[in-house]
Amino acid sequence: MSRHKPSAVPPPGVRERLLDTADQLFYKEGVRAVGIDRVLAEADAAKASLYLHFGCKDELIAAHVERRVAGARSQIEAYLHDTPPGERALRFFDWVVDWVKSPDFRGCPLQHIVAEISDPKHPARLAAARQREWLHARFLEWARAAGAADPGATAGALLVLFDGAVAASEQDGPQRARNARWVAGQLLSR
Amino acid sequence: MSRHKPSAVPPPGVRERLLDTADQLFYKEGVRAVGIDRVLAEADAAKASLYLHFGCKDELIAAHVERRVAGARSQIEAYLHDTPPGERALRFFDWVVDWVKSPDFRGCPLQHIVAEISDPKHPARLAAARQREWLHARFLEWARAAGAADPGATAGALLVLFDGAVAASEQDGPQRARNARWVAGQLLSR
DNA sequence: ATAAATACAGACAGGTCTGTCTACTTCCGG
DNA sequence: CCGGAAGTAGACAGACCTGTCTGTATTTAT
Repeated sequence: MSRHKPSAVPPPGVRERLLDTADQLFYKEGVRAVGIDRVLAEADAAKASLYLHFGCKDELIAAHVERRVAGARSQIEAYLHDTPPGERALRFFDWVVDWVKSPDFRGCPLQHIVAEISDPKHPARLAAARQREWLHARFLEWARAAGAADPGATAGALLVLFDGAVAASEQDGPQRARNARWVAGQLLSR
Repeated sequence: MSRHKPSAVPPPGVRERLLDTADQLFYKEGVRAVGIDRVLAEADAAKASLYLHFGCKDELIAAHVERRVAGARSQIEAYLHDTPPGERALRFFDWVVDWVKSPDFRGCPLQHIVAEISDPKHPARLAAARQREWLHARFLEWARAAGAADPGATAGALLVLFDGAVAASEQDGPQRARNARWVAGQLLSR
């Protein structure tokens, strides 16, 4: 299907195109601020395609969250791949420091979803909750590997620091991620 | 003006009633999820009154944020009134621990506004930014009073911990505020 | 009692939203 | 070539949204 640019690589299917576009717009402006007509116009796709691939807007929103979650997981895993387990907790905050400096950084997609969608049963909220569990499991694993005296409390603290780094960076600027990394370093060197 | 309940205390004026209602609904469900007709119906007020007292919805949203900000400031100030300056930083986190346990707790209104309204020039965003500055000034003052070696870094760290406590409590539950308080304690006892 | 201030009920306009649907087009493989 | 798969353009319905406006009702102060 050659649309506008003839290239050696076939353009993504319409589902991918819709999800890419929605993902970017939703993250940039918010899931409620962006209506489906906007997504359609910018993805250059037809309404029937959207409803064929995603049953409704809420499903598109959930797919956006799943996309963000999968992206973060693979980035984190790649970033820490060569880091010894005992050093991963602190090294994670290097990743955060990098992330908040990226040009399209606008805070935490999970925090945004929780703000915009108050119903905890919404599919996007369920996807967000699953990522919380994943993160908690990672922090617990890393706290143990780092030899923390109380891995449970340390994991909780690391989650708080992560959330705070992201939320505060969104509002005050990227230096807040360095503040968080510093605190994590103090905490983990005890 | 006796509307439905004859009482010794006159009912609030319609402006107050509208703002009370909007404040609660906006915090509970989000500023975009709640339309003005919902506010009107629950406040039992007329549309002309809303537009007389608040020029437009955006002004009502900004008034909601100002209300939340003023409420938080007065609570914090009252809570710390009898606390020696050197102990205020940590005592503040006791306030956070209490707040996240309140029945209507749903996270940080500032974080919600930042998520829902991407335009930094929006009056609600400006109100939120002013509160960030106030908070930073308080933390800096308290870090100095606590004798922190680096009050600037400590103030930044405390802001991160505050944001993290609130965001993580919203998503995981109130134990996260206790995690944050513990970290603040470690940090301030150095 | 009367006038002014305050608030009300609700129609209206125009736009936007989400989702449903039909007829048509394009591409690809047999 | 032909049929099926995938995608398109866009009309439509109904609901909801924000803001404008008019006439009416209620309360308060003189």
